[in-house]
Amino acid sequence: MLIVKFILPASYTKHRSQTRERILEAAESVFADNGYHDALVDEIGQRTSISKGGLYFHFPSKEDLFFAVMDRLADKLVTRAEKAALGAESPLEAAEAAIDEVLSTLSGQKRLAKLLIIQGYTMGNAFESKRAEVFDRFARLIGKQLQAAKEAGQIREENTDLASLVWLGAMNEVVVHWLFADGSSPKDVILDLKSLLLASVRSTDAKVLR
Amino acid sequence: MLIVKFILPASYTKHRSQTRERILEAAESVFADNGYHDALVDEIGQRTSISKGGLYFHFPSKEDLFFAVMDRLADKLVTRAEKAALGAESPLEAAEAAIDEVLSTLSGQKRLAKLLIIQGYTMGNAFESKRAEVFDRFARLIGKQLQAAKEAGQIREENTDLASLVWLGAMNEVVVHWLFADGSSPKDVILDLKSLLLASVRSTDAKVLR
DNA sequence: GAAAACCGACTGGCTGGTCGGTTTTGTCCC
DNA sequence: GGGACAAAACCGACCAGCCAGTCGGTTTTC
Repeated sequence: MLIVKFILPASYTKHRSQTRERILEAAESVFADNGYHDALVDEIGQRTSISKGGLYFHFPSKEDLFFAVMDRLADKLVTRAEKAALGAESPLEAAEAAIDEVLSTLSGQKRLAKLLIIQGYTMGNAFESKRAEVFDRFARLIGKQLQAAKEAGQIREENTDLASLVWLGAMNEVVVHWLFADGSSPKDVILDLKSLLLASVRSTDAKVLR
Repeated sequence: MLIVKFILPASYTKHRSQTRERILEAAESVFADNGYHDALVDEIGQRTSISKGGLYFHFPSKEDLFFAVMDRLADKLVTRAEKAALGAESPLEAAEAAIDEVLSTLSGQKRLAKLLIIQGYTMGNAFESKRAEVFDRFARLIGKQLQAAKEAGQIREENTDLASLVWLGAMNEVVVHWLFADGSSPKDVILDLKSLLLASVRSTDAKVLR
């Protein structure tokens, strides 16, 4: 039988979470630069001025640390997208605003984009469910709006789950293209992309609804 | 000054390429199961009954071997898609046939799908340009048809490069979804997906051509 | 003074690639 | 058809570098 200590001074958790935050920040940077596999725990230590032992006091493993970084990033981005969607007047516009927000954010922070989309893969199998989880959050965000748009008669497409998957995949590919090819102006691409995606689901202008 | 020997018995190259093929086959299987990073050269050796030294006689490095596997796979798939496109009556139908072929092939061979799309990432940076290269081959295949469709007035969309990127991204995401989530019947999904993608570019039924 | 937080030298498991040596194959000549 | 020879093909024990995670000890905080 263990008696678990649970009475802690209030300041503990504060310091604790401050340090955690510092570590997460440094880890984000190191993972973004090198990808999961080639990121060294020691380097995260150096950038934080916390020794390896110290890091392992706060996070049980490199993997956990990486996941925490991912979650933190995804939280931020989803929040921004949700906020952007709030200002819209119709579900379809909300969806548009959300992808607009995500794309312009990512186009301006390619290191983070790469971290969020790609850098985890170097980890191997364990990453895949994490990626699925993160992508799912975005897919649901879009899917919810598309569903509403469908109920409001704004769109033709029945299969809103698939549609949100398609939108997400398209966005993903465009971002990846930015990361490795580039050349095109993000602003213009985002505009064209939105028009393509909207066309994929929207009711035809003339009332030829199938 | 070196005198390079170039008179070789014809059978040499034959044996040589047979062995290469055997190695590629085994490597494909091992890489598909484990991803680049976790695949062991020794295991490829075991499945081929060729020692590690033997393997390194045919391929200079694990990385080269992996790339050779990728190229071989991409070749096969691109060829199938091109053949499928040939039978079509219009550019748009050709594009449709191509993605149909790719998707039904991949949906039936998930190990290979995973190898082609994901397993290389565990390698790190070096893989990225390879992925870009392979995806580009498919993008060009689709892009060519979309371009033709545009000239034939079949589609509304101007930016066919972006459109093919979007199509590719959508396909990619759907396949990835099959790999990790699943549940849905590929046949139905492919149908719905094609209708979404066509809608994204096609001229409106009514002649409202902007 | 006790628990939390932190330190950093060390280790254990791993695995691409190497290399000296052996076997197989093809060729030439008698 | 067989002996002699060279190059190709293959073998596999070994090495070298790597690095996440550990742990006994120290410092800081309350």
